[in-house]
Amino acid sequence: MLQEDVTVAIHAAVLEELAAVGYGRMSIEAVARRAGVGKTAVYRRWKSKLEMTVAVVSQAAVHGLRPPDTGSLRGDVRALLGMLAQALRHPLAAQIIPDLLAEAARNPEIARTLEVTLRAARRDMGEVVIGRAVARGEAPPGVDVELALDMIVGPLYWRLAVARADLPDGWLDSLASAAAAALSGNRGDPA
Amino acid sequence: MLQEDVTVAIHAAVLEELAAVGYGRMSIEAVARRAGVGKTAVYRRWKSKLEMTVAVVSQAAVHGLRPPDTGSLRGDVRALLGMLAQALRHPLAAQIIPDLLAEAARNPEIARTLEVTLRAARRDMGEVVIGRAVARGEAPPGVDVELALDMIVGPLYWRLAVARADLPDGWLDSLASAAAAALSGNRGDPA
DNA sequence: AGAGGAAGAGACGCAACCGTATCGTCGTCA
DNA sequence: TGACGACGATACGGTTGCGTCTCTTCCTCT
Repeated sequence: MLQEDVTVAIHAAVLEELAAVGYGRMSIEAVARRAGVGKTAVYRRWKSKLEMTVAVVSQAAVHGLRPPDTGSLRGDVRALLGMLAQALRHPLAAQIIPDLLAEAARNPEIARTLEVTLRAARRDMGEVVIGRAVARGEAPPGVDVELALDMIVGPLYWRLAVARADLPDGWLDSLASAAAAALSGNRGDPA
Repeated sequence: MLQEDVTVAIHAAVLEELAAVGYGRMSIEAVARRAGVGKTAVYRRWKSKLEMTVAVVSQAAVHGLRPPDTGSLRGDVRALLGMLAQALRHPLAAQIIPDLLAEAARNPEIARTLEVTLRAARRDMGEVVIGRAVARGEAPPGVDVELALDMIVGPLYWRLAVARADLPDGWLDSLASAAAAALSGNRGDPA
């Protein structure tokens, strides 16, 4: 019978607090204060800060993104980058994701949650896109999907979330072209 | 007249504590405890946790790495990746760097420190390497240095520090080849 | 109308940490 | 040998958060 609006307020407060002070410093009292609810309401829903965080983040991350299908490898990669860039530009996400990733290094529960909600979804998407490229003959059958994804996602994450630099005009296009080119076979000798 | 060995002990303790609990949760008391010194010794040196952290991290990061010069773009990129990979594999660094990067998003002082100690050094290195490649004729004169660095550093950081996956045999070689190839001109149309 | 349950508020004792102050100890230098 | 200064230890009052608890209010069912 927990009141929905209270739950919603707490969810929002958790994300805001997470962005403001980070997981390490976030306190349940502060969350309750920010949500305008009593501590009771929080403890009635979750047993601990960890459980609360995992639940809230899991729910917030369920986006249901769908793999793009533009008909070409480069187009798909470009669309994928666009989707990721948009997600990473959300101010809350930009603040929260690096924080949780850092925390995941010492907290298996958080690591597992992120693995499920973030990485798995993205990896599936990547496999679909690259699988189609192989079927189209745009990439060799033995192409390294892992490496390909690293080359697509890595630079974008680096620039937006780590370096916190903006994306100059054409940056996404250039990255898409470079990644698609690298995938298409000009991979040099692997030794 | 501050005793050198006490300072050294505190420095080590800060890095260990930073890795163990993160900046947000790190307390000066815990640092002193871990270093086996009194709180007095810490406060005698720095005024605050922030100042202490900035000082310790700055000093620890002064590595004096030198840009590789192997004679070829691909070789230089490969060497650069090797150096970065080695640095990111230090357990303490792997734990501390993502944490500080996340913290930097809300703390200008830390952001500035990281900018100086990490990014600037790396960017200079990148410019030297790519400048030489251009001089050698391996890359077009108008090549986008920023994008190039994003493509080299991004995937590696992503894989080691974010995804926390190991590097399969040949991964660095493949990445170096792909990045060098992308730099050499197969960049597709930028629109 | 009456019962049940979730709500906000906040007090409780406990623990950690803050930054400061005050000890007595010890090594160094003149 | 005596002054100096950094040292570890520890106590201080104050703040914050923990997780539990009680209390009253209020909404919703039946």
